[in-house]
Amino acid sequence: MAFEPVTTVDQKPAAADKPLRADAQRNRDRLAEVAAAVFAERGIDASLEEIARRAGVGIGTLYRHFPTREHLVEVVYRREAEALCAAAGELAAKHPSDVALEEWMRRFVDYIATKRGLATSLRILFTTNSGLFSDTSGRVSQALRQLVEAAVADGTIRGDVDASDVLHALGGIYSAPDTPEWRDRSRRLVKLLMDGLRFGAGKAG
Amino acid sequence: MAFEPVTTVDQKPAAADKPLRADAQRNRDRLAEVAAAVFAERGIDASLEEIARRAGVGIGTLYRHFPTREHLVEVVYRREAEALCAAAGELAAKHPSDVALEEWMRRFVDYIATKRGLATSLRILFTTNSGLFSDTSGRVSQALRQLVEAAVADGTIRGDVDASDVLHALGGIYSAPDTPEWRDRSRRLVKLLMDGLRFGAGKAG
DNA sequence: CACTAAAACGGAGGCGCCTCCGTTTATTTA
DNA sequence: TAAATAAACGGAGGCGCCTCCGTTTTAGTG
Repeated sequence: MAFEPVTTVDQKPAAADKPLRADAQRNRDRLAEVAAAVFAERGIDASLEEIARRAGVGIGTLYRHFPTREHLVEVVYRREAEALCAAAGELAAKHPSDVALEEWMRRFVDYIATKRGLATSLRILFTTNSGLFSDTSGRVSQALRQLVEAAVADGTIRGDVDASDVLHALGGIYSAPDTPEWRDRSRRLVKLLMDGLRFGAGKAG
Repeated sequence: MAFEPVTTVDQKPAAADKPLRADAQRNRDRLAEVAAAVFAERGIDASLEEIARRAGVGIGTLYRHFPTREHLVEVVYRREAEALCAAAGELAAKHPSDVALEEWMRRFVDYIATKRGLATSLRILFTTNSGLFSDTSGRVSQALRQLVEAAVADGTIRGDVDASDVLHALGGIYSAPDTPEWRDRSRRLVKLLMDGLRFGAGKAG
């Protein structure tokens, strides 16, 4: 009984994605950007034809770049996660480190909110493409770690906590049931958490 | 801060489903039956309009009975599970108990095969409607238990095993990867298992 | 039966999905 | 810069989804 190679899912065939032609790259970026806006506005079932229309390209172009709705959702989600991670560095440069942390957590709430909107599609994507989840959640918690450590280091938040503690506290935001009050409740949680973190700042390191 | 009752999913509102009108019941049954055939033949994305057409009803009728594709999938799946459970009793009446068990396991393989076809939809249904999974898997293993116990009792299979052992052995069928050879492999597993069960039958009870 | 209200039917119509292929554009070559 | 060609564009067209509402059927009632 011979073992034939079971047809495997063709994960990016390592063939380094050759650079797109200039116009193609432009359209691709624009589509992802518009898709994020339209999904946020109309929900995950938004018309793909509307997205193409608003991006100023033909429907054929959308489908060439994103063969299925899920491809598009994945790209939107990845961009969202990257933007959140990138924001950590920018906020740290522009604000006192405790303020940077607070603002970042506020954005984290918004990020989770969009994720909820995409819930069903993401669930499918996560079981299909398990790298997606571990990639992004790893990078997001890395961004948080950076902010927490900076704030602890310069004494704007107390020194007896670490990033894992904060992540743990944010877990409630992630897993809370999806009620209408969810977003406000989450924002209050962030404020509470920050008050707790600032209390006794500058004591032990 | 008052706790308002969070809007809950309206699981069958206990309002005992009043009996349908005769024509409605007929159409509903026919639709479920045809849907099972069409899903098996064309896959989970089969056209609902084709199902209505083949059932000899209008598309509106299909949608009145099954407002979404998932409703239809759920009903098909439940019927399949019920048929499998019902078969246990019939086979037991018609065949020696070891043969009944063997034939039932063969049908179990077929049942799992259709489940695989419906995989994505079922995954969504299972996370949405968690009762569905526990209901059916409980009843299916109950049916198996009945067959195994009968066969042990009259000595056509060995007495030092119980239904849980057999269920455990069948677990491989359930969780094996979905290769082209899956079905044949599963059938061989059933035969092997039966050989093992028959070996030394009638010794200890 | 004849009549009626409630229930169910069914398909037209509007919209979105997705493919296919003729047209346009960016890039390379001479 | 002009010609050649590979790449990308875009929208028409065919099909499926789903709602809406006029028509038909059933199950009571006198």
